[in-house]
Amino acid sequence: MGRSPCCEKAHTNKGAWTKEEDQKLIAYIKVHGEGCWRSLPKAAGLLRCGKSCRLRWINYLRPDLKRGNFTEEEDELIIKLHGLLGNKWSLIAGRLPGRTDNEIKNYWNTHIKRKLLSRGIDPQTHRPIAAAAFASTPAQQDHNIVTLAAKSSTTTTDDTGGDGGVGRMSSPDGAASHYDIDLNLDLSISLPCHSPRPPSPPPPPSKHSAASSSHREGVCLSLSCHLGLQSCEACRRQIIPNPYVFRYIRPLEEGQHIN
DNA sequence: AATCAATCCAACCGCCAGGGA
DNA sequence: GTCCCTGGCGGTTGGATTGAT
Repeated sequence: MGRSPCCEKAHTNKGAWTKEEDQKLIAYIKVHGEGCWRSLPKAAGLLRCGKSCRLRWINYLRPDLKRGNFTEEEDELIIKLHGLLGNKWSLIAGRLPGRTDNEIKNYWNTHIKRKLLSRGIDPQTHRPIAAAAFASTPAQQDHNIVTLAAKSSTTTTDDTGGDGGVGRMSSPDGAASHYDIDLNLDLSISLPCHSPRPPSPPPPPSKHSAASSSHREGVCLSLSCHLGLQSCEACRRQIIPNPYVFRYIRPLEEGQHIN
């Protein structure tokens, strides 16, 4: 017995949404809120599958969406978050208010990938491309990355309109990344919001993603925590102070010891 | 002006995880 | 413990738009 389809496809529209459909969806959600997506289309008088409605709402119709181009700060934040999280677009989107995972994913694939490549950085590993080519062991790779990073810091690169080369990835405060060798395991990232955040009302409670809960609570990115192997000190003590800050604890390399 | 190529992005698809029966 | 349903996620597709020739 095969998996039942999410909806009756024979009687649903596909493709681009019309203005009328948008209006129906908006009107329905305004009155009833986001609810059961499966039953929503019928209730709202739409010939769409629930999934399609959900996607349309989340990616396009939601009133809190930010429109327009990504800022340079958002660019850099996405790059850093991707370095930490990989292709976890919903988590990344959770750190960028008003942006959707789909939008970020598209932006990554069309703009940022190219931007990183032009910097000589592998968009998947966030490591200098050359390093991967001539290193054979992880230890060698690390060594080579260090060498490259050191070189780049003394060699001016201006390939992307002056916004930097490999060395740019090292944050000024010495936060750890793949791009520098300091083993500072405490990496905090947040939007460059300069004023102290008001005790702002958290975003409307949406069950839309786990990321939404990270607006309210810090997210521990410790690998062991993530895998459920153990909870890290920060988690145990609940000392993630700023709800808009990630705490990333990089796993130890093989043979590496805590001092 | 016409054609082709490249790029963008909204939407779809399949899979997975969580929760309830 | 198992099955099923639903929501959510990431990858991919294809139509629309823009740029180059």
